[in-house]
Amino acid sequence: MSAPLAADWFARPTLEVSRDLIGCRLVREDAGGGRRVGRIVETEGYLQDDPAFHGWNAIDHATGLLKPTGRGRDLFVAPGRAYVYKIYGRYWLLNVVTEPEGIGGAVLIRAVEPVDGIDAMYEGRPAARRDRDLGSGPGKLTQALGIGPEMHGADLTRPPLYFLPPEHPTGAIDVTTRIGLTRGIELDYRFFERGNPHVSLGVPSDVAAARRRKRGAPRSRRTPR
DNA sequence: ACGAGGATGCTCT
DNA sequence: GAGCATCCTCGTG
Repeated sequence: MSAPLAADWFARPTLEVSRDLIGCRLVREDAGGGRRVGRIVETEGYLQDDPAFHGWNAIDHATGLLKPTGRGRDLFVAPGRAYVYKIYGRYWLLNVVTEPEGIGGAVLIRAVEPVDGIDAMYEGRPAARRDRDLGSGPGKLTQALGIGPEMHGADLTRPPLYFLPPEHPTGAIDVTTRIGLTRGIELDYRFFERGNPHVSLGVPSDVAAARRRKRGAPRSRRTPR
Protein backbone atom coordinates (compact mmCIF):
# COMPACT_ATOMS: atom_id res chain seq x y z
CA MET A 1 0.00 0.00 0.00
CA SER A 2 1.35 3.44 -0.97
CA ALA A 3 2.00 6.36 1.31
CA PRO A 4 0.03 9.59 0.89
CA LEU A 5 1.54 12.24 -1.37
CA ALA A 6 3.81 14.39 0.82
CA ALA A 7 4.36 18.13 1.10
CA ASP A 8 7.48 17.97 -1.12
CA TRP A 9 5.39 16.47 -3.88
CA PHE A 10 3.15 19.56 -3.87
CA ALA A 11 6.06 22.00 -3.55
CA ARG A 12 6.62 21.94 -7.31
CA PRO A 13 5.47 24.10 -10.23
CA THR A 14 1.68 24.21 -10.16
CA LEU A 15 1.13 22.96 -13.70
CA GLU A 16 3.34 19.92 -13.07
CA VAL A 17 1.33 19.09 -9.99
CA SER A 18 -1.92 19.66 -11.88
CA ARG A 19 -0.93 17.17 -14.56
CA ASP A 20 0.54 14.62 -12.16
CA LEU A 21 -2.60 14.57 -10.01
CA ILE A 22 -4.55 13.03 -12.90
CA GLY A 23 -4.91 9.34 -12.03
CA CYS A 24 -4.12 9.86 -8.35
CA ARG A 25 -6.72 8.93 -5.77
CA LEU A 26 -8.40 11.31 -3.36
CA VAL A 27 -9.20 9.51 -0.12
CA ARG A 28 -11.74 10.64 2.46
CA GLU A 29 -11.81 8.74 5.74
CA ASP A 30 -14.92 9.01 7.89
CA ALA A 31 -15.06 9.00 11.67
CA GLY A 32 -16.98 5.73 11.61
CA GLY A 33 -14.22 3.92 9.72
CA GLY A 34 -15.76 4.38 6.28
CA ARG A 35 -13.67 5.31 3.31
CA ARG A 36 -14.62 7.14 0.13
CA VAL A 37 -12.15 7.11 -2.75
CA GLY A 38 -12.27 9.01 -6.02
CA ARG A 39 -9.77 8.76 -8.84
CA ILE A 40 -8.89 12.24 -10.08
CA VAL A 41 -9.70 12.72 -13.76
CA GLU A 42 -9.73 16.52 -14.13
CA THR A 43 -7.80 19.42 -12.56
CA GLU A 44 -7.06 23.08 -13.14
CA GLY A 45 -3.94 25.01 -12.17
CA TYR A 46 -4.05 28.52 -10.69
CA LEU A 47 -0.75 30.38 -10.62
CA GLN A 48 0.51 33.37 -8.71
CA ASP A 49 0.87 35.35 -11.94
CA ASP A 50 -2.67 34.68 -13.12
CA PRO A 51 -5.65 37.08 -12.99
CA ALA A 52 -8.05 34.22 -12.24
CA PHE A 53 -6.06 33.22 -9.16
CA HIS A 54 -7.86 34.00 -5.92
CA GLY A 55 -4.55 35.12 -4.51
CA TRP A 56 -4.26 37.75 -7.24
CA ASN A 57 -6.00 40.35 -5.09
CA ALA A 58 -3.92 39.43 -2.07
CA ILE A 59 -0.85 40.85 -3.80
CA ASP A 60 -0.12 44.56 -3.95
CA HIS A 61 1.01 44.61 -7.57
CA ALA A 62 2.82 47.90 -7.16
CA THR A 63 5.18 46.52 -4.53
CA GLY A 64 4.82 42.78 -5.03
CA LEU A 65 4.12 42.38 -1.34
CA LEU A 66 1.38 40.31 0.24
CA LYS A 67 -1.46 42.34 1.71
CA PRO A 68 -2.19 41.75 5.39
CA THR A 69 -5.83 40.75 4.91
CA GLY A 70 -8.01 38.72 2.64
CA ARG A 71 -8.90 35.15 1.85
CA GLY A 72 -6.30 34.93 -0.91
CA ARG A 73 -3.48 34.83 1.63
CA ASP A 74 -4.38 31.22 2.30
CA LEU A 75 -3.00 30.34 -1.14
CA PHE A 76 0.55 31.26 -0.11
CA VAL A 77 0.78 28.84 2.81
CA ALA A 78 2.73 25.57 3.00
CA PRO A 79 2.26 23.12 0.10
CA GLY A 80 -0.26 20.34 0.59
CA ARG A 81 -2.76 22.40 2.56
CA ALA A 82 -6.41 22.69 1.57
CA TYR A 83 -7.97 25.86 0.20
CA VAL A 84 -11.74 25.37 0.31
CA TYR A 85 -13.83 28.03 -1.36
CA LYS A 86 -17.61 28.63 -1.49
CA ILE A 87 -18.95 29.49 -4.90
CA TYR A 88 -22.34 30.89 -5.93
CA GLY A 89 -23.46 30.86 -2.33
CA ARG A 90 -23.91 27.13 -2.38
CA TYR A 91 -21.05 24.86 -3.40
CA TRP A 92 -17.67 24.16 -1.85
CA LEU A 93 -14.64 23.71 -4.10
CA LEU A 94 -11.46 21.91 -3.08
CA ASN A 95 -7.98 23.14 -3.96
CA VAL A 96 -4.61 21.87 -2.82
CA VAL A 97 -1.93 24.51 -2.33
CA THR A 98 1.24 24.12 -4.41
CA GLU A 99 4.71 25.67 -4.72
CA PRO A 100 7.04 26.35 -1.78
CA GLU A 101 5.57 28.34 1.10
CA GLY A 102 5.40 32.04 0.25
CA ILE A 103 4.78 31.45 -3.46
CA GLY A 104 1.13 31.40 -4.53
CA GLY A 105 -0.39 28.49 -6.39
CA ALA A 106 -3.11 25.85 -6.18
CA VAL A 107 -4.76 23.02 -8.05
CA LEU A 108 -8.54 22.85 -8.25
CA ILE A 109 -9.85 19.28 -8.17
CA ARG A 110 -12.53 19.41 -10.86
CA ALA A 111 -13.66 15.79 -11.25
CA VAL A 112 -13.17 12.34 -9.79
CA GLU A 113 -14.20 8.86 -10.85
CA PRO A 114 -15.88 7.03 -7.95
CA VAL A 115 -13.80 4.06 -6.85
CA ASP A 116 -14.84 3.11 -3.33
CA GLY A 117 -17.52 4.07 -0.79
CA ILE A 118 -20.00 4.79 -3.55
CA ASP A 119 -23.06 4.27 -1.33
CA ALA A 120 -21.82 7.01 1.02
CA MET A 121 -21.23 9.28 -1.97
CA TYR A 122 -24.87 8.97 -3.00
CA GLU A 123 -25.93 9.96 0.51
CA GLY A 124 -24.05 13.23 0.15
CA ARG A 125 -25.53 13.84 -3.28
CA PRO A 126 -29.29 13.23 -3.39
CA ALA A 127 -29.51 14.69 -6.90
CA ALA A 128 -27.23 12.02 -8.34
CA ARG A 129 -29.05 9.51 -10.54
CA ARG A 130 -26.05 7.50 -11.68
CA ASP A 131 -22.40 7.10 -10.79
CA ARG A 132 -21.24 9.72 -13.22
CA ASP A 133 -23.27 12.35 -11.33
CA LEU A 134 -21.19 11.78 -8.21
CA GLY A 135 -17.91 13.40 -9.11
CA SER A 136 -18.20 15.01 -12.56
CA GLY A 137 -17.77 18.58 -11.35
CA PRO A 138 -15.91 20.47 -8.61
CA GLY A 139 -19.03 21.19 -6.56
CA LYS A 140 -20.34 17.66 -6.98
CA LEU A 141 -17.27 15.84 -5.76
CA THR A 142 -17.07 17.85 -2.55
CA GLN A 143 -20.66 16.83 -1.78
CA ALA A 144 -19.94 13.20 -2.62
CA LEU A 145 -16.83 13.14 -0.44
CA GLY A 146 -18.21 15.23 2.42
CA ILE A 147 -15.77 18.12 2.00
CA GLY A 148 -16.80 21.49 3.42
CA PRO A 149 -15.46 24.58 5.15
CA GLU A 150 -14.14 22.56 8.07
CA MET A 151 -11.48 21.25 5.68
CA HIS A 152 -10.16 24.69 4.84
CA GLY A 153 -6.50 24.86 5.82
CA ALA A 154 -6.29 21.14 6.55
CA ASP A 155 -3.08 19.23 5.94
CA LEU A 156 -3.86 17.03 2.94
CA THR A 157 -0.84 14.78 3.42
CA ARG A 158 -2.55 12.79 6.19
CA PRO A 159 -6.01 11.53 7.18
CA PRO A 160 -8.84 12.24 7.11
CA LEU A 161 -8.28 13.65 3.61
CA TYR A 162 -5.25 12.83 1.47
CA PHE A 163 -3.97 11.72 -1.92
CA LEU A 164 -2.50 8.41 -3.07
CA PRO A 165 -0.47 7.85 -6.24
CA PRO A 166 -2.08 6.13 -9.23
CA GLU A 167 -3.01 2.49 -8.82
CA HIS A 168 -3.22 1.80 -12.54
CA PRO A 169 -1.59 3.39 -15.58
CA THR A 170 -3.12 6.75 -16.48
CA GLY A 171 -4.60 7.34 -19.93
CA ALA A 172 -3.67 10.13 -22.30
CA ILE A 173 -4.01 13.60 -20.81
CA ASP A 174 -5.57 16.48 -22.73
CA VAL A 175 -5.00 20.18 -22.01
CA THR A 176 -7.45 23.05 -22.58
CA THR A 177 -8.35 26.43 -21.18
CA ARG A 178 -10.15 26.48 -17.84
CA ILE A 179 -13.90 26.43 -17.21
CA GLY A 180 -16.24 29.10 -15.90
CA LEU A 181 -13.82 32.05 -15.93
CA THR A 182 -13.94 35.60 -17.23
CA ARG A 183 -10.26 36.34 -16.64
CA GLY A 184 -7.24 34.35 -17.74
CA ILE A 185 -9.50 32.53 -20.18
CA GLU A 186 -6.75 32.04 -22.77
CA LEU A 187 -4.47 30.02 -20.48
CA ASP A 188 -4.22 26.26 -21.09
CA TYR A 189 -4.22 25.25 -17.46
CA ARG A 190 -6.89 22.52 -17.47
CA PHE A 191 -5.92 18.85 -17.51
CA PHE A 192 -8.13 15.79 -17.90
CA GLU A 193 -7.95 12.14 -18.83
CA ARG A 194 -9.01 11.73 -22.43
CA GLY A 195 -12.31 9.96 -22.97
CA ASN A 196 -13.09 9.48 -19.29
CA PRO A 197 -16.88 9.77 -18.77
CA HIS A 198 -16.42 11.31 -15.32
CA VAL A 199 -14.80 14.47 -16.64
CA SER A 200 -17.05 17.50 -16.00
CA LEU A 201 -19.42 18.75 -18.70
CA GLY A 202 -18.26 22.36 -18.53
CA VAL A 203 -17.24 24.30 -21.62
CA PRO A 204 -13.75 25.85 -21.69
CA SER A 205 -13.99 29.58 -21.13
CA ASP A 206 -12.52 30.68 -24.46
CA VAL A 207 -15.00 28.48 -26.35
CA ALA A 208 -17.89 29.80 -24.25
CA ALA A 209 -16.82 33.40 -24.93
CA ALA A 210 -16.68 32.77 -28.68
CA ARG A 211 -20.20 31.30 -28.61
CA ARG A 212 -21.57 34.30 -26.76
CA ARG A 213 -20.05 36.66 -29.31
CA LYS A 214 -21.51 34.66 -32.17
CA ARG A 215 -24.97 34.83 -30.66
CA GLY A 216 -24.62 38.56 -30.14
CA ALA A 217 -25.28 38.24 -26.44
CA PRO A 218 -23.98 40.99 -24.17
CA ARG A 219 -20.27 40.70 -23.63
CA SER A 220 -18.50 40.90 -20.36
CA ARG A 221 -17.35 44.45 -19.80
CA ARG A 222 -14.39 43.23 -17.89
CA THR A 223 -11.08 43.47 -19.70
CA PRO A 224 -9.03 40.29 -19.40
CA ARG A 225 -5.44 41.00 -18.61
C1' DA B 1 -29.29 15.94 -26.41
C1' DC B 2 -28.90 20.60 -25.56
C1' DG B 3 -29.61 25.30 -24.02
C1' DA B 4 -31.55 28.94 -21.13
C1' DG B 5 -32.39 30.74 -16.72
C1' DG B 6 -32.77 30.72 -11.73
C1' DA B 7 -31.03 29.78 -7.08
C1' DT B 8 -28.20 31.83 -3.46
C1' DG B 9 -24.91 34.19 -0.20
C1' DC B 10 -20.31 35.73 0.53
C1' DT B 11 -16.25 38.75 -0.88
C1' DC B 12 -14.53 42.67 -2.55
C1' DT B 13 -15.21 47.34 -4.77
C1' DG C 1 -23.95 46.47 -5.89
C1' DA C 2 -21.42 43.48 -8.90
C1' DG C 3 -19.46 39.32 -9.72
C1' DC C 4 -18.64 34.68 -8.88
C1' DA C 5 -13.14 28.39 -10.36
C1' DT C 6 -21.54 25.84 -10.12
C1' DC C 7 -25.52 22.89 -10.33
C1' DC C 8 -30.24 21.82 -11.29
C1' DT C 9 -34.68 22.11 -13.60
C1' DC C 10 -37.44 22.75 -17.20
C1' DG C 11 -38.19 23.94 -21.89
C1' DT C 12 -37.72 22.37 -26.86
C1' DG C 13 -36.28 18.98 -30.62
